[in-house]
Amino acid sequence: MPVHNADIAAIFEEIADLLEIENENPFRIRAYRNAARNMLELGSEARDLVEQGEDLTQLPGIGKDLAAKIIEIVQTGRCQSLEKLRGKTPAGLPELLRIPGLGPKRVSALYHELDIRTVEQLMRAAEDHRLRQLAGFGAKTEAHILEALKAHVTEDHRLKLAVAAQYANALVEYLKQNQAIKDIVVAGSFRRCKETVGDLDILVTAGEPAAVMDHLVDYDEIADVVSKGTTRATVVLRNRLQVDVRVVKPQCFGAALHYFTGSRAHNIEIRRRAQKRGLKINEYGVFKNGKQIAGKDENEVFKSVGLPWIPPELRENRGEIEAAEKGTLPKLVELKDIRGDLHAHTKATDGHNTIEQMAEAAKQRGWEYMAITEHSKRLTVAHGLDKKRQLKQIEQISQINATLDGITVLKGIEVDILEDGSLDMPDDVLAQLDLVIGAVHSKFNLSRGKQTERILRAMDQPHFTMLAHPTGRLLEKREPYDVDMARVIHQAQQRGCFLELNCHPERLDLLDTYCQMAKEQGVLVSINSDAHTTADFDNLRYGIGQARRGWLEAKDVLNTRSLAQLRRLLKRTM
DNA sequence: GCCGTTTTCGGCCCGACTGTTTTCAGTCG
Repeated sequence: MPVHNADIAAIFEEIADLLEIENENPFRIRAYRNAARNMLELGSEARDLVEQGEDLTQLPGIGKDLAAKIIEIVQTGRCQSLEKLRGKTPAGLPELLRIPGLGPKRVSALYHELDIRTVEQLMRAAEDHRLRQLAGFGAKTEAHILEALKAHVTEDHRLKLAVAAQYANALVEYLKQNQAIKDIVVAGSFRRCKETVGDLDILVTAGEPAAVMDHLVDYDEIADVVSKGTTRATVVLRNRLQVDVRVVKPQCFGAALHYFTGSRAHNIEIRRRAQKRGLKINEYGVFKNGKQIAGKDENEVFKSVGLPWIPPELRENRGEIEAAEKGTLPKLVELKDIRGDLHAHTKATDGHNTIEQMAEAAKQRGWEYMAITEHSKRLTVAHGLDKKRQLKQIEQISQINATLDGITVLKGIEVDILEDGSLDMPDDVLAQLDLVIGAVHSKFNLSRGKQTERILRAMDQPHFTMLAHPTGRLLEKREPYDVDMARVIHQAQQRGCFLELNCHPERLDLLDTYCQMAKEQGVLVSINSDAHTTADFDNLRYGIGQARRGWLEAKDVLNTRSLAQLRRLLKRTM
């Protein structure tokens, strides 16, 4: 089995967990966690770097020791120091760390004092009231652990960004009713436009913080108040979404906004920078010798450490601080840069509106063009078009275009890529279309080699324009199929094809890291709604968020082009 | 275990809330 970066990251995380339970040096533990994160976010596979004899210590957070461990893992699939640690500490303990309220100290106490090694044993001990006997544990702690255990067994739960947005907006509207509130922003991963969010961080400025806290806990949708102080509260909504609300003074707003937007890795790096300059940054501001010198807005905070403002979507410590330093931050694409949408369905297949209605909705959004791209016949559940129906639709679009003003409907197709890489529509029909989007809708379980070959072969077809939802993942539902995206992106570059960033909230596929890879290779990404109704065009905003997380600028995006430019680019692939 | 414009040793981000303490440890974000 080839070793992937995720495997290496998992090993480093497990080492960190075990060291933590062993009460090891916290900075050593952090080094392992940093390394794990860096492995996940590495553009290329570590095993390739090892094969090419690259110097791994050049990677961020990787020194001599960890470089040796990476090589060992790549070459043997194993890690001796991990195995040694496992010999000392039972395998179930790291899982106990995942339970809210349990950290290394408590897990260690549970193990050493009560010989608890598994979630099941912990559950029994809590039910038998044996936990409260331990020093530092009481009846309340025991009850909290029991409750957390019950939740832990049933699920692990993040919400898709679009779903979280509904709850966030409703809660913000409710909070705003309180007169004490001046500013209110949903920060955290929500503001960074992560595809899923685990909780909501809501930041508020208000004259009377306590009044805001009281108002919050009166919200109808709250199932549980986890904690409530004068400036900070944690509640759980009925849908089990956790919400943290924090109140700060207006002169702290920028510092708090920066702090609560994260990511944690980004914040740590910024604070480290501040420290070097003799400054201290916390959520209340930037301080020099105990005196606040900045913090009213985010600009000030960045300025204090010698940087321009960095857009939230980039704040992952994936090179944005270095880019800011060098003045090479991208000018990220915005919704208003989009000139049209290139992936939409109508009633002819599984959509709900007519061509005319879709065109009208596109025009209302100020677009210059939109493409109708129905499924092909292989996708029977969607009533995909065969040759005859496709030709009829081509004719129909020509007629509609003749009547339209201010918007052009492009003729396209979302054609199935069959198992052998051929397309589910004859070439002579594809030749009459403005664009051909190829999509994998079947045989998700092919081996990496076969799946990759299948897609590369499809991209070789003379009329192929664009690869739809390139990894096929459905958030929280279906893993991406196993495909070598580096080769797919390279092929797109060679063939002059494009990659879709599908904006359906469940897909958001191309992933942000692949957007970055595409950009680096000069492959244009098309930010497409995959609309099945006119309202679906609004999903574009989530795709824009994802594209921004992938460092894309307007020039990196196909559908920021004018119709004339777009037509030229589409022809290039023919 | 990593790292370097206080560089090869001695640092490593920082504060709120809870529970079990009688002054603070543990956890979380």
